[in-house]
Amino acid sequence: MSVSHPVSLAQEDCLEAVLRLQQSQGAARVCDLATALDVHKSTVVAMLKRLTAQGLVTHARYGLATLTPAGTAIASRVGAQHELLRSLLSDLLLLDPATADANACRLEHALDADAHQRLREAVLFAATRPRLTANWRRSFRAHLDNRKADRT
Amino acid sequence: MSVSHPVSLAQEDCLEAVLRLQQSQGAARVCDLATALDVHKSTVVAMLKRLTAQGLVTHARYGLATLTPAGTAIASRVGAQHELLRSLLSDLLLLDPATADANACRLEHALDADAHQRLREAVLFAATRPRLTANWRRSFRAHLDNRKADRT
DNA sequence: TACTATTGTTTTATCAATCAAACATTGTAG
DNA sequence: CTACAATGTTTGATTGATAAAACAATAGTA
Repeated sequence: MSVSHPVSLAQEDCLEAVLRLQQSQGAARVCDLATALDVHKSTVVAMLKRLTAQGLVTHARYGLATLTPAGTAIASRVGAQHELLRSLLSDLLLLDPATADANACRLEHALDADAHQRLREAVLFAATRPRLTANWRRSFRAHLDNRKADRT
Repeated sequence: MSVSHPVSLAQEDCLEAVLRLQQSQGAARVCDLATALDVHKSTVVAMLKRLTAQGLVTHARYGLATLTPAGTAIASRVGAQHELLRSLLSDLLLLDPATADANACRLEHALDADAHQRLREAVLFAATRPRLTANWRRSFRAHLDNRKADRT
């Protein structure tokens, strides 16, 4: 099982999708993964084969895909990064939910451990400073509204 | 020249490197690009061939690589995103310069036009609110120092 | 100018990601 | 239990990114 190859973006997306499906449907089927990832079923099968070889998922022919502990670790980390980035984009940049999520979805693969850790601390800390953050939001929103008004 | 294929991460990195070399050395040579991107020369040649086919660079055999207007547009956008993200990571999350830059380097490929625009507005706006941002920095830094002290 | 070091190119090969189409299996409704 | 629908797999092909090695051109220097 060739210990700890680096995991590609596509692989991270796949692991994350397996995790979400495990949580929502109890298990991850090939065709649901294909839908979630917007790729062909054959692509999913190839992907699962590679992930299985790397010890990140378990997948028997005609069976369901399940994350191993190592796979779960990666999927959880990526998912956590997604959430943190979504918060940042939403609460600080005031992006609408769909845009925040779409961007978080791509950004989530690009943080190293230090940045992840620091981002987590910042988001948690911000939650303990409601005045400061509300102040930012209020004034930044006003600034955006002004800009919009200027352009019209 | 098959109009506007989506540009891959590796391609964006290459365009960015060409731009930097054009600015610093006046021109981009294959071997400098290989060093900058940390890949083999043959990889650079293959890449330049693809970018040339897409109308993003100009590159004649044994010649220098130059960005076309379309290539310059992409390289500039990516570079701008890099800078904005670096600011955010540095000024808001208080990451050290090297870490901020390394992360910006990967994040820079993942923003859409909306997020880019909003990030730019936020960074510019923050510069007009020195009290607010200094306040964040001071209290977040104190928080980080506390955490560190707790762990020792 | 001739030699050598640097630089650039081609060729060959691999690997990951992907699709499409043909095929196999499973599961479900009659 | 049998069809048929849904699901999963295999095979074959393409494309992009990459490296290594052999080779070719350029450039700098003695």
